[in-house]
Amino acid sequence: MAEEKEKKASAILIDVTYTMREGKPVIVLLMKGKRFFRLYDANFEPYFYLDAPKKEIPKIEKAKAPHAARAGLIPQAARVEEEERIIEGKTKALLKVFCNFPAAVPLIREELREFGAYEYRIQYAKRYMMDRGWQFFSRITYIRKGKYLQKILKCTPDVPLNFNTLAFDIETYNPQGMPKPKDDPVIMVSYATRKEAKVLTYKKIDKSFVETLKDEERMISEFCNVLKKEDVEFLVGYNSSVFDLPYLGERASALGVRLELGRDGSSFSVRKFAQKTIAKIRGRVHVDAYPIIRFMGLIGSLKISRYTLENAYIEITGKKSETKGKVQRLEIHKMWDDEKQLPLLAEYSRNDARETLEIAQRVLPMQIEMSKLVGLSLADVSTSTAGQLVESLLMFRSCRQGIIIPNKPHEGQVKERELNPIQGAFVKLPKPGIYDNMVVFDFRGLYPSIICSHNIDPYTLLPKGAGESDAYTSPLGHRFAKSPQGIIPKVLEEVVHLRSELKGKLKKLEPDSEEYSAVFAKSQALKILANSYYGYLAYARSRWYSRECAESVTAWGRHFIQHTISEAEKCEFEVLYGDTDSIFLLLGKKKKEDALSFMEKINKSLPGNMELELEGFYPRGVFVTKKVDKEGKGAKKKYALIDEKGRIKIRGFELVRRDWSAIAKKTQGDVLMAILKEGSKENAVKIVKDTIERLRTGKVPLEELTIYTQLKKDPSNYEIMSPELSAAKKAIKRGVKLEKGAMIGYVIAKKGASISEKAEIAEYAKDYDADYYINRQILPSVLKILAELGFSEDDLKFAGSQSNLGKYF
DNA sequence: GACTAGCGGGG
DNA sequence: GTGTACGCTAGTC
Repeated sequence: MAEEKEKKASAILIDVTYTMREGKPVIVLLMKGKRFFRLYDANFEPYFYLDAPKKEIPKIEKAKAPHAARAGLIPQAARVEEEERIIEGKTKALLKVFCNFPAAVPLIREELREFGAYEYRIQYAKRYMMDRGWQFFSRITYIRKGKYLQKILKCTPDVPLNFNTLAFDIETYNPQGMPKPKDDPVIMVSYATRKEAKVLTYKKIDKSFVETLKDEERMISEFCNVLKKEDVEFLVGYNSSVFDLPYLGERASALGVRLELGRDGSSFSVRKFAQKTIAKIRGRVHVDAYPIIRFMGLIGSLKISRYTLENAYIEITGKKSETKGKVQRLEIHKMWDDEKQLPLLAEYSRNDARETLEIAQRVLPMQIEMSKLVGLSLADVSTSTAGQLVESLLMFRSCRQGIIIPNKPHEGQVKERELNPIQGAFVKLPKPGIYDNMVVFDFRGLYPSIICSHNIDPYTLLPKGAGESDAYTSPLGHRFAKSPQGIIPKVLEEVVHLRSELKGKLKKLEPDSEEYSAVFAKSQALKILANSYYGYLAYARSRWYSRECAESVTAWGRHFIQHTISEAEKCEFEVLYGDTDSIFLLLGKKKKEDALSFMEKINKSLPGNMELELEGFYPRGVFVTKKVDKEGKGAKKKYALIDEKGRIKIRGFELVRRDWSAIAKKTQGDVLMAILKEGSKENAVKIVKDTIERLRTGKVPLEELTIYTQLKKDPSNYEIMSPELSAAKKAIKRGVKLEKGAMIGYVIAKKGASISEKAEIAEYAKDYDADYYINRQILPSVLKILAELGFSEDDLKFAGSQSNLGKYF
């Protein structure tokens, strides 16, 4: 082969992975030029740091290497260099041990256990990014030889880019509730881009946006063609990592058709962990919008009451969903079988793809800014927790400053940390009850300010009994050296500073301009980061975990929130509830403007970047406290609010799960609504009593009593009997086929001793156990709300004892 | 009280 | 993949 010439080039960096070629690791860079392409870098060696004198490094003859052995690789420490790094504030000479492939690093480290070791559990691609000092979505200028990177010239931040984005959604034939890919076909694949939104299917439907293929196989293949033809860069779905892609994958293999989603004709890969599933497609960026929305909802960046596609769309965009209420999910298979309903089903499908695209367009700018800031790829950012974002940023900065990255804790340490939770946040418990007209303020810049202004960092923390020195002493007595500045306050200060600069910039920009959106997205990302530092210090798996730091933060925090509460009281607001970083004030006779001017007044008096922010106005709310221990310490937050748009915000009530019967969910919802919309306890109680009466007299249909639970394992593999397992086993005896993954819809019937014994698959159940539904479904769900509003179980249960209730009304 | 198991989203 | 990550609740043993 002729020697390739060196050429100068530049492109945008999108993602980094690695592959093995001839026993050596090669970094694979996903780049965007005119199109996406791959660029390879063979000039990067895996390594870790060893705290050992140079001469004593033993020669590694062989290391246990189960994975590597399969590939015929022998882990080797290729060479060793001496390098100075900063550990706990002091410069130290360490050995940099280079290994022949990435997976060899932890293996070789294991062989050298007698020495201290660092940075031996850092993903190779991340190591690469850190050492290069690159950012994603930046322009890399380089010299290449063929597809190989020869020399790096520079990395410069790039202007915003438009990516070829396609959102997709599938519909499946679902005669038994959740479809089973083994039996139930995909009936439609819809997609939406900036230009068009289409539905692929294999039945004739008289709609211009429908393309009818010959069969399911060809429909799936056509979808792959569309990705190729459209040169899709970002492929977006909603819960697509868990549902759509795996489903398409299983159908494709059942049908014997190739699912060529990747740019190289490959399919996709899924990695599953505890609660996280990530699907990757080679040569494109697959983004599942669901975890993003969930994340933003949980941290309060978005106000979302339920995370269904339709609900998320409505609440994020403020628009109506075009097909809302027109299609019942359980009826989809019937619509497919009914010619007259096919057009509506196609519209529904197209609409789902459109809504997914719109949601993505709203949240991706922030995700991209986050990716640039913390050094994780877009796909990684979209599935990360707040702690992982902060950790990634700290790792990059630590590396850049020559500071050793602290090791991840061992499982034992994690357990110990979890058993010993951080205490100290201030909670002013509300008097349980129903309240009108509240204003809620969040105090979220509080903790970042505290961390920065007291130099709180695991490595500025002075040991107990250390001599006199210039230090900040927390209310708990922990002392933090005033200098040098710790890496955590240093990086956090940069984040906070940059954000306040951007906020200034935003004020001067046109709110509808493209620049405004870009700056806003970045400012949003910075805000999330700043607010995540405290949680990161207190997070058991954190590399920078410090109990002393975390509890010092909360201790100082109490001071400021208590100050704010007393100021509010001075201004004659009644402070209903305060927890950690938020306060709930009753407006009473005061106006909204009074609340806002109170906020401004407080903000003027706060040091640094501390800021009280308006979370919202709420016409009504219900508060319940559930004491966790005798002293009322650790009382759980339980409240429900209704905002001015009629949206409900619930904390701690857990309404919407399929493992509660419909009647329990409905009754709890009705009770909450009676309280929030009408402010009426009487109606709430009446709803409960009526429901109990209906249950007692056997008037409730079994559909409302069915509880759905999935069997995550094969029925024979369980250690413990549960109602769903017992119901499933009885059905299996009758010849029903139920295996791993089956959704069990069961009813608690009369016959049997334990709950499990009473459980019957809904279609075989002849009666129901009213006591179970009253005592284990209705009462617990509504008592969560009504118990501390002055009602006891008996008040709700005994319809005949009305006289007892007189005292409450 | 310790332990097991499932929820979320998707149809 | 330089692995094994949530936070909570109900029911069983």
